[in-house]
Amino acid sequence: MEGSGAGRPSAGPLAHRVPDLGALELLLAVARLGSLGGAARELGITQPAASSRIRSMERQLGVALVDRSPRGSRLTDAGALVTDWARRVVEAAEAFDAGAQALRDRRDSRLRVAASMTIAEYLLPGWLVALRARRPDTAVSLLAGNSAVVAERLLAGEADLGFVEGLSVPSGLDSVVIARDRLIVVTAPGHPWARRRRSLSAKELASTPLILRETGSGTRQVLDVALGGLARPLIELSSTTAVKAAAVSGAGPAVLSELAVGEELSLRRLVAVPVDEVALRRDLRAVWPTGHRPTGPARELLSLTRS
Amino acid sequence: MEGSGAGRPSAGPLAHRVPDLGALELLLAVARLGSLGGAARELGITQPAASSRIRSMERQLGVALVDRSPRGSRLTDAGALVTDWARRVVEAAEAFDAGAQALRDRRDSRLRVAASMTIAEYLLPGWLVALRARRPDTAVSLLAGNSAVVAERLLAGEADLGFVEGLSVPSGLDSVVIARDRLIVVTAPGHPWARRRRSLSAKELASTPLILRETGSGTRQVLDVALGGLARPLIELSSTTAVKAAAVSGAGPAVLSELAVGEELSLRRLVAVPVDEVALRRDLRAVWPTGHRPTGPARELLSLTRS
DNA sequence: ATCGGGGCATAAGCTGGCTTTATGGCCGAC
DNA sequence: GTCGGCCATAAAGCCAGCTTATGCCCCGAT
Repeated sequence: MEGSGAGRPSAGPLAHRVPDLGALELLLAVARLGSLGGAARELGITQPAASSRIRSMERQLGVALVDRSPRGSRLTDAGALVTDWARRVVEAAEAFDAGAQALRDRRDSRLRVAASMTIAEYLLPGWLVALRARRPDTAVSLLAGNSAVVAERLLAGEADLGFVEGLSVPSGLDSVVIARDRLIVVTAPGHPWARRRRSLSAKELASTPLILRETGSGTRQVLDVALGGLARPLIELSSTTAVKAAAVSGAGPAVLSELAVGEELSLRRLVAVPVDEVALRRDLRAVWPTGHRPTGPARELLSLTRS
Repeated sequence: MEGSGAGRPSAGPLAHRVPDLGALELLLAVARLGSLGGAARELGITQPAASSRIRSMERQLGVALVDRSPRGSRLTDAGALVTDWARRVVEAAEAFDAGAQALRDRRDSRLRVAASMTIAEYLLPGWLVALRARRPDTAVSLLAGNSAVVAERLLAGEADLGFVEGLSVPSGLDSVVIARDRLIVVTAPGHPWARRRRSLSAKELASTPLILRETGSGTRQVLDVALGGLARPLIELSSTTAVKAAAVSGAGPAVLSELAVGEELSLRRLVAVPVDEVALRRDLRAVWPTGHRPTGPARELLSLTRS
């Protein structure tokens, strides 16, 4: 898998070639404050520690990142670029942290959220980061499961706000649509369909073996309904990630939520195939027990999600 | 652990609450291979090291991530979710690595790229990751600068392929449009314009003090031309990031590339203000010396960028 | 039944990297 | 000229994570 040939530009685990999160965070602080010492204070370490850490990062990357002067430090041009890239890593780490923190099951949480997988995977961490920015003291707990589980928790009073992606709203719940998701057909760039300009008809789609999620998953459900229960599996896999991987490797066409393939499409690891106006849209909804409109933190979170 | 006060959900540097990149990478390998030992082998560490690392990650997050069995390890439900979030962090780190590696100025690189800031910041790392996947042995070097610098390097034979975002193509260069960028007006959600439904006219825009990049930057140039040289600065800042930060903090309306504010918009830290059909579009172009069509690695990279 | 192999956990010892404390030099402001 | 902010260097301590060395479990093949 990883080139063992001649002038290998990269080798070994990523962690050995990328500064750790602490160093990246420090770099962002330096960029923001214009001083190594200041950044050190903000992160609760000493100035020599910051100095040494930045220096070793520069050694690792082989590029000077900051211009030191007796009056402060400013980023070099390369440093500014690196800092921007670093910011993305740190933002992803923040989303990770927000999600992980919520996963830890804390009974005393002020806001208990139950969400379907797709939403928990792709949208919720971002919302949690935003929520944390506005209400830093709100402890959030997260439970991920299918629509039935979400409904059950809400009705049992064990969750304050839910998010589902099904076609219908479980009974006993009020809801509001917060976004629309579309299922799209994708293939590896080499597949014949990748060059297709004419839309696929529902019939063609139904008669071609596809890489699919297992029966019962939200995604599969929507597709089966749209095609009249006729979707033909080439392989059935139990996670979105596995489906993506199979599609990328060229195993065949796959049907996936557009939320799941943004990156793959923009890097052309996958290509979207145009499809007739089959009803492959589904609503993403926030849900709560009928009558109990969200209040407090739940209302706050809800307001972050109206897209 | 460190919580001292009330229910503060988070405190201290991110790095103390998020597993390091090595651990996340390990988790992805476990997910992919279904075995701790297998993942350990792939990353070049011993099985006990992997075991201990996963275990300490579980302690840190307070969640069981893998189900161990004498026949292998599978992710728990929570583990699958965490793994998906981890994948995003690792992907950002890969982009960082690809960019950083290219920044290191290596004369012997097979592919020397010169790019304008916006492109180098937001698009190039992704392309480099994709390129690395297809041509692992291609060493790439990157120089970031404005259009003039890019042109100069290309014409001097010191770069093989360039990317610029100006309104015009520097003379002596051939080009192809690879994407379109749009400048958009954004404000903090609290600003009166955030609730506006009617488009702003060019005149209104020109008569309102805005948070802007400094005169001479590509972004500012486009805006000045679109408004007839009349843009009125409220503050002038020297980096996109600084402009964003000012806008988020509510200092006023800002004008930025849509590439720069995707995240901020989707999390509602910023709101886009509709604008009349002012010519705020600009082409992003790949450029090369007239007559010298890109070949080899340059051609390969170029083919990744046609969006 | 038994043996071999794959897989995981635990124990003990080592090492390297990051920190801290302690100084010293540089520069501008008062 | 002296004070204060900022950075670098040196020396010493600490901890995380790695490795080596075992042991147990389960399954399938002989």
